[in-house]
Amino acid sequence: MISFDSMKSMLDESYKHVACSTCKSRGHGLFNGISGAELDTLEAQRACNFYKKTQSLFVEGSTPRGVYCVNHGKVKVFKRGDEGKEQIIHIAKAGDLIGFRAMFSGELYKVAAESLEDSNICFIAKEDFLNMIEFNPTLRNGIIKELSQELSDRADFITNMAQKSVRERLAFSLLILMDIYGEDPINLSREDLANFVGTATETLIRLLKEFKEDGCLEIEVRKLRVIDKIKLISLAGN
Amino acid sequence: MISFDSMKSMLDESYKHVACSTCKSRGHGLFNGISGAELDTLEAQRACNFYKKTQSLFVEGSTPRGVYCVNHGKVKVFKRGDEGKEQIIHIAKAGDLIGFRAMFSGELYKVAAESLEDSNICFIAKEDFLNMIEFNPTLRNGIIKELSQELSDRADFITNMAQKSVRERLAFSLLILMDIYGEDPINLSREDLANFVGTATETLIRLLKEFKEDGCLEIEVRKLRVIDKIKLISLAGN
DNA sequence: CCTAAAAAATGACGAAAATCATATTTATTT
DNA sequence: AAATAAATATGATTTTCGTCATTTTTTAGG
Repeated sequence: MISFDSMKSMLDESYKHVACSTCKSRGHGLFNGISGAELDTLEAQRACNFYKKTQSLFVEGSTPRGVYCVNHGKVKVFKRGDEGKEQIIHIAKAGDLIGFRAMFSGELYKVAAESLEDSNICFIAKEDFLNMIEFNPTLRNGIIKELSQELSDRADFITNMAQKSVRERLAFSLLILMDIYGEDPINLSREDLANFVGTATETLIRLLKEFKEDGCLEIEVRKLRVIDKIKLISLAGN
Repeated sequence: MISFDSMKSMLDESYKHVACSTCKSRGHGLFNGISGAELDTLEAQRACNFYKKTQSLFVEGSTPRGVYCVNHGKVKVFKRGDEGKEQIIHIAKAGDLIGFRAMFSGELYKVAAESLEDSNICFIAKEDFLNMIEFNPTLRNGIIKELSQELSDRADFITNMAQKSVRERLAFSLLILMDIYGEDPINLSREDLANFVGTATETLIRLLKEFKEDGCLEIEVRKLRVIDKIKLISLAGN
């Protein structure tokens, strides 16, 4: 059965198949500096799909068959710990590529991905993607750079996890989320936010309240809006 | 001034310049499946250096000039948190390549590297290395795979940091260190081990004692030997 | 071999954050 | 619109772990 909300989204312009050539999100990501002929190839090879909120792209342990390119929406990439609690490793936004790591490692997925809101996500099959990488040095270097960048981000992430208090980590996380959500308010469940920060949901809720009382944050149920970035930066502890 | 110990190491066979063609460590790492002509190139381009214990390879914020290939010894790769406390991200052993991430990102080093024991480490200049990568598909794919693998490891690391207790993390860390040290006892200062696990040195010392009393571990000042891997695995909590 | 410095170990204590229980609000379904 | 479920919120309690102070042991240098 189709909910009113997802129905609306299907009728929404965001659901229309977007040509790669006119895809506004392309400018942000890997396929930015792509040329005419290659753009046509990409166009021909990708399949555009609609994912409604909380729909799974792939799960831990499954076989990678291709990469996902977000045209519109947000996707969480996460791993489950021993007790089943999710740790969100990354939140992908429009223009971002998901699941390319597994293309190269030859292993099964070690993480899972799920849409956080109604999203348009294109799919490029493994062989097609690997072909592009193999024969397009620009694309290839872009991928290598992307992998390197993420590696660096994760070193930061690990250091923060290990050394910062939950309060500092929340402030830091909100700053990251500001970049991801841009002009839009941060739209995450308390549980997802807790799983991104790496804390218990109850602790997160208490801290959000503190931040609100400190005048850093405006809270409307599921929408968070940072109103004092400077203060948040100082709360993040450098 | 040269200490007796480093003097000894310089005279030690481990200090001798090793040809890449006969380098025993090469089998473990990226340069494993390298062919005759390319091996000669590598041989000609690399410089072999001796680093005594606690010597720095590079520091945070400096300009990357090439990659380091460990012939013999161990190297810690770490990042400093706000209060200067080190977080060890990775410990490199013989055969491992260090500092290649920064070759691709075009940024300054975001981490630092320092030898944990007297080590032989070869150096390959940036242009030479990038050339090799550009024109050798095998090597290139090896690097991409390596980057992907590390990315996956770090997702695990983050999840562990966020969800496991210090005790579980220590058990997990010891298992990783067993792989790195192989037959040799784990040889790290309490502080380094604490900075790898992500805890206070005092807490780490107390836990080591517990593990010893539980019969998992043999402790000789700076040398740790796991004697019950099975138990350690259960302590690591899956 | 002795001395100074560094590293490791131990104890006492407090703060941070997890857990458990329960209430309240918001969404969803019928 | 009522009913059920899910998400959010709050309180009480406990556990874990970090911090600070001090002692003991080990290492390195003269």
